[in-house]
Amino acid sequence: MWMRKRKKDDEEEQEKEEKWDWDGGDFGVYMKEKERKLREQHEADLEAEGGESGFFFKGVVVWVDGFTNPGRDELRRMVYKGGGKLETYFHPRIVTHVVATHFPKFKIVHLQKAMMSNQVHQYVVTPDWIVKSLSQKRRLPESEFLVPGLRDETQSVLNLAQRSGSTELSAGRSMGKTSNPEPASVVAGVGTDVGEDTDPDKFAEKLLHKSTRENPNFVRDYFSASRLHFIGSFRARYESLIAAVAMHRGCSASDLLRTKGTTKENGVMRSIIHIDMDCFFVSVAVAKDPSLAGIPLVVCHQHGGEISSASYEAREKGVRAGMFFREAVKLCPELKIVTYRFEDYERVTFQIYCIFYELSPVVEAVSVDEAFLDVTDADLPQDILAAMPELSNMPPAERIALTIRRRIAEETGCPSSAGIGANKLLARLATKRAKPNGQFYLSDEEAVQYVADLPVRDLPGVGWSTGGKLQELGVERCDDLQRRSLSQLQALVGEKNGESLYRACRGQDDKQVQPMKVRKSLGAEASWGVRFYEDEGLKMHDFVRDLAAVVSEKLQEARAVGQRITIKVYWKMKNASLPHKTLGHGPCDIYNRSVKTERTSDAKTIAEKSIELLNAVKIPPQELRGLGIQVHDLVFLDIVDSSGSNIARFLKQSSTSVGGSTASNPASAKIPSPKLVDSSSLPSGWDESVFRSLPKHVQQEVLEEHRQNQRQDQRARSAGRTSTKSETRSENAPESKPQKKNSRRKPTGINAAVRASVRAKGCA
DNA sequence: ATCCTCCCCTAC
DNA sequence: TAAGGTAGGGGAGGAT
Ligand SMILES: Nc1ccn([C@H]2C[C@H](O)[C@@H](COP(=O)(O)OP(=O)(O)OP(=O)(O)O)O2)c(=O)n1
Ligand SMILES: [Mg+2]
Ligand SMILES: [Mg+2]
Repeated sequence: MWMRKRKKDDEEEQEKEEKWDWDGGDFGVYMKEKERKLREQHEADLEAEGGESGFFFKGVVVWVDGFTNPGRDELRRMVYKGGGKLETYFHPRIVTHVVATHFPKFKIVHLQKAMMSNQVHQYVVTPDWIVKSLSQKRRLPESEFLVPGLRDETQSVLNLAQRSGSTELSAGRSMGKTSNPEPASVVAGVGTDVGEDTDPDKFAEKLLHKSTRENPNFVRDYFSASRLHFIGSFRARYESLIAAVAMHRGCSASDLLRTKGTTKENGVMRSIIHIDMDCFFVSVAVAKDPSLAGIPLVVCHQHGGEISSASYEAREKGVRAGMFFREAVKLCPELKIVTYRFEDYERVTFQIYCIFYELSPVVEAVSVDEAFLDVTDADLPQDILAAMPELSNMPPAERIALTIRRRIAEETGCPSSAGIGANKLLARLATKRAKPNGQFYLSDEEAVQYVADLPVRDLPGVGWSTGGKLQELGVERCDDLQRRSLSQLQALVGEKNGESLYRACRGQDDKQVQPMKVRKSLGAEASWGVRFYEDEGLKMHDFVRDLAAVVSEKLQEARAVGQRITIKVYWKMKNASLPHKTLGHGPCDIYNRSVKTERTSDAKTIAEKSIELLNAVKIPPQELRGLGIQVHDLVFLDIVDSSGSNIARFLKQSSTSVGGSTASNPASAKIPSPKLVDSSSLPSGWDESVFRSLPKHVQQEVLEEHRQNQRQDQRARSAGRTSTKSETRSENAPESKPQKKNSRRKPTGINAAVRASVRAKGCA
């Protein structure tokens, strides 16, 4: 059976549900608490270091943005040595120096502006400033270490700031860019010899230099050109984005995350806005080159391939994201292509989030072009209202949405749409109706009837598979769904999903708008361009090492270590037909293998474990079509004592003491949770509620550690789980079945024409 | 019952 | 620049 993960249906708004809650703790408080603990810890560390080697960093407070080399921990040590400090979260009144190696261009341009108008008071330097200063034991001039983009443009900005009040930026240059259309990156829609059943491997040959077979820098090159990597990494970048927004607004990162969304409880009607950019990637291109406006246009790679985003003119012809260009051009012969501009998308994302945070007290990031805002208790500020008398008769949520959309259009040149409703579901459904370039309020009274008329596939969470199952039951629209009993739905899709469906088709949803979530896992994978020869086992291992290095960087950036490593192996199926996509993975069996490890974020360790797992799969190199490495059971290091995180020690002291925080145990959150372990079985002196709030695997670990400590009853040992032996089933099981992707039979009878049809949308 | 592990599904 | 990533919710089914 052909393996496809992408569906051709029109793309839907997503709904990300947050099950997990800390019972009252909010992220803002969490961050504040972490900051406080960190400061205490720094002081302790400083003492422990036994004397610094100077005071040349006196008054210096560093914040590290993203991944750096040397790493954050190393930089922290160095800064301490010089008598300075390092903060974990950006705060404009505390931080004096931002340290970064990769600083996106948009931030640089933005910073220049902000610095000139005296709004930013931080130096933005490379790690070298710290390294070299320390080695010379004196504070070297920052101006020589400004991050590359700033170096040329605004030398020693901070010194200039006084005389520059309103000085225009040096003529043209980077700023001029925004007004100049780019040199045509547009390609005529006449793909070379598309449409023919050309042997994909003919093309593949030409492309081999980009594959693992011939490109030693494959992993990085691939990721930097992959749109799915770009949108998939959004969450990982979000903390850094928040810091940039905070810098822009002159507040701290935790200020932005402090307020949690309202709940349904008090009976007050909630007001939720869902806002999403119209054909985001396309719009960014059109904003840059207005001559592209109004034509059928898609974003994808130069030679076709998969479409990332389609203009609304293209959609009228049935063109959709996820289609191959060669299919799309059959529907729309005059279709034009623009190529990717990831830096620009990143800049626009930054701009729209600045606006969200300015006009809404609660923001939940959904993606690179989309967010939920809880504006139940909000309205526009007086000055805006005064300047816009035409808004005075509009309900607050609607005028907030309108103002945000206008601001987005002004500042980015891109259209957006917004939906407003009493819950996230209705807001999201309203957005769909509002597009393009409109907004729509879906009132509670209309909600049930409105939802009843929708195809079930429009409900967030109902995708290709669930939609097919429902159709087999004869369920097409939500009113069909409304007639099914709860238990019937649960029998079909399971208990929780059944209940969600049952409620969703009635327009009900009580999930909160959540400012921030704690990551539970992280990883990297590539399943394109993976090709090795039979005798290239060693090269294959290099590939694993490259992926492991990426994963390691992500761990460091997240300030976490992991305790479980999982690999995912794409193994070309026997007699697999050629991949549909050039150099794609084609039909594959997928094998997952995982091991527990000591806590680690180290690239070598991750590579070694992954290679062991891969070897256990015994795949001939020439049949490998993709590989992923994931890390689970994360422990966050923010608050861990630097010696190496002994959680038992943390538990032993009161709840205010030091410990690691894990995904389900934000440090210092005290969570009464259902009894898991009889308190009498806990070692005396342990804080029971803290213990219970730990995830299972940490509880186990802690108990194990305690037992060992008792046995040897000697000094504390380095933490980490000890030999609980090869725990994974997959390791023990001689043969575990490969996962078959989409082994489910494709739902029959879905009418392609229906799927492709575009519903006419009204705009507000 | 509840937990644990390995998937499947979904969204962007 | 032909680049099918990333992460979470949660179900199935065996272990405890
Ligand atoms: N299959 C997909 C879906 C999305 N994207 C990228 C390109 C989109 O521009 C961006 C945002 O996704 P949306 O679902 O919001 O789609 P658009 O913004 O393009 O269109 P719409 O107006 O429907 O929101 O993510 C992608 O690369 N591939
Ligand atoms: Mg969009
Ligand atoms: Mg979107």
